[in-house]
Amino acid sequence: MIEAKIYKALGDPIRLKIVTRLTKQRSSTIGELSKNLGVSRQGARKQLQVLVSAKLVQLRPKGRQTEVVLDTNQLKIARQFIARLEQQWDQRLLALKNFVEDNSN
Amino acid sequence: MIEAKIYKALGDPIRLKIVTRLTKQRSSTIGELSKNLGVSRQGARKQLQVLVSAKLVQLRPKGRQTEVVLDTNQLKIARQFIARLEQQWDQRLLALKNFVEDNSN
DNA sequence: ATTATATGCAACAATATGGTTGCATATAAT
DNA sequence: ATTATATGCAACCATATTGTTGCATATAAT
Repeated sequence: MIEAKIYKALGDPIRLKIVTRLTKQRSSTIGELSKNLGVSRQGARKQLQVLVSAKLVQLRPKGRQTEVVLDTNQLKIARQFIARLEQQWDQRLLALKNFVEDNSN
Repeated sequence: MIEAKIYKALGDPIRLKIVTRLTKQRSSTIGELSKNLGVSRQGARKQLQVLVSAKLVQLRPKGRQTEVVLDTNQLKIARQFIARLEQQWDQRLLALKNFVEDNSN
C-alpha cells in the first residue's frame, strides 16, 4: 500500500489547503504559501515538508526565496487508485446481479 | 477542508488494505477482516474504527458477529475532490498558454 | 556597510496515533 | 448447562505528529 503515504499527506487541513492553493496559483514561494494558514511560518514549513516527502510538491530555490510547485502526477496516482477501488466494487456488484438473475428461473 | 478526514483515514497501509479488501468482498465480518493484517484483532479493530469515524465503512451487528460494509460515497467524494484539483491546475495551465500566445505577436 | 527579507534548523512541549495485553460480555453451538 | 466464538472496552506504552520559540544564515535592497 504505497499509496497510503500520498493520502496521509493530503489528510491534514493545512496541507490540503496548501495543495489547493497551488492548483490555483500554479506556483508560489514558501513565504507566500505560509501566510493565512493559522500557524507560524515555521509551522507551515513543516507541513510543506510533509508534502515534499510525499512528492506532492517540489521546492526550487531561487535566490533569496524558494519556489513551490505542485507535482500533479501524485494527484493523478491518488485519484486513479480510488477509481480502481470503485471499479472493483462495481464489478463485484455486477457479478452479484448476474448471479441473482441466473438463479431466478 | 472537510475532505482531509477521508484522506487521513485512507492514509495508513492497514486501513487502505481493509478498504481494498472490502471492494473485493463487498462485505465481511470484523473477525474475518482483522486477519492477516499483521496486527492483533484489537489493533485491527482500532483501525477499523477510524474508517467508521470517517464514514468510509459501516458496521452492522448480526447476532454474534458484526458485518462491515464499505460506503463508496466517501470514495467518490475523495476521488472527485482530487479531480477538481487537477481541473483547476489544467485551467491555470490553459490560461497561461493563452496569455503567452496572445503576447507572442 | 547596514539593514531588511526569506529561509533553515534545533530544541522543546503537548497531543495524537498505533499497537499491545487483559478482562468482560453476549450470542451460538454442543 | 457448559463451552466456544465474536466482539467490546480500558489501561498502558512507545513513537509520531503538530506546533511553538529562538537563533543562525544567505541573499537583496538602501
